[in-house]
Amino acid sequence: MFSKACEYGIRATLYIAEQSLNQRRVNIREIAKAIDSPEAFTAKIMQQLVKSQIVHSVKGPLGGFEMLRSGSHDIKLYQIVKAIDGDNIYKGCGLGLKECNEEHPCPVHFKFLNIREELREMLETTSITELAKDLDKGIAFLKQ
Amino acid sequence: MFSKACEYGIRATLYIAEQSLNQRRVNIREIAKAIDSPEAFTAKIMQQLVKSQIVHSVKGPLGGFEMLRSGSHDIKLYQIVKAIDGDNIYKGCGLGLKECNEEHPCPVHFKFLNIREELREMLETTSITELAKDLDKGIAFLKQ
DNA sequence: AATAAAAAAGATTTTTTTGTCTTAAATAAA
DNA sequence: TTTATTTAAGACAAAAAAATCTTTTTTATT
Ligand code: FES
Ligand code: FES
Repeated sequence: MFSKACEYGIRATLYIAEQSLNQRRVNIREIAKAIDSPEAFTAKIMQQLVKSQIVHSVKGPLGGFEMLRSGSHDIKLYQIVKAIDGDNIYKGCGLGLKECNEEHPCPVHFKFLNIREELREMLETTSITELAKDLDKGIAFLKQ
Repeated sequence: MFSKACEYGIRATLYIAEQSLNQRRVNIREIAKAIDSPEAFTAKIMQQLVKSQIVHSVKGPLGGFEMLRSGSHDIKLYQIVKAIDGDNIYKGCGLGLKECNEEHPCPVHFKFLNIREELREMLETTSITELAKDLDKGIAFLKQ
């Protein structure tokens, strides 16, 4: 469904969000350990997430990653997926035609419509903070 | 969502199914042209589909691919996806955890549940013949 | 000012996916 | 029986994705 990069990106963001609930800044080593991902690769993905302003980073000793939530500013799952994988999941044709077009539909177009719409809706409405709270409560997990 | 191989596989199968409605056997050159896919790569995918008994092939002059539908035998979208991409889309964890487990859920597990269930349901119930008929009627297309 | 710890940037490697090419096997028709 | 046409099989190549390594930049602490 998502690329490995996107999976790690979501998991990393969720871990940072969870730690930020308690004002904890975390470094890449800790993140990779917490989400069981390759450290250097995860670091690369973090660069994208910082550029996309999904997480905030601080260099130097005591530095690391954090999420500054200024009240209204609430990141949605959608933004991470879009930043890393682009919006092909909702916009692209399920059978790989050059464009998904209502007027020139592929055979599964109308079968996929609902599902893709629900997926988009879910990603657009699910907030990172909401999910991070489940982690904090210990009812959801970021690794096996 | 699906791999390129799977997308080509579905499109190729649908084209064969459409032509089989009129008892036409088609060769790989014609298939690749009809679905706008790389011929040699598509040929490789056809080998998988033949091995999985989704389509039938005949060698030699006048040979090609066809679908023998013996009444009850009705291929579902699901079977093609499973043969090429495996069943990770329904069974695997959306965030890439080693296994998707109700008792040890990732933060998006219950958000994904409905969507994945609907996707599985759709793929399991949608028949190739049904889609091929839309192609035949000219209300669906396999290339731009 | 020197050191150490962290992220950023960029080059490089490995693995997987996508795609091609060549040869072999099957078979219909001349 | 030879030839032509087709799929099958397997080796190979290119591109993309995943992952690593090295160097640079920033910054807190000593
Ligand atoms: S045209 Fe294929 S999903 Fe819309
Ligand atoms: S555990 Fe992640 S989707 Fe079920």
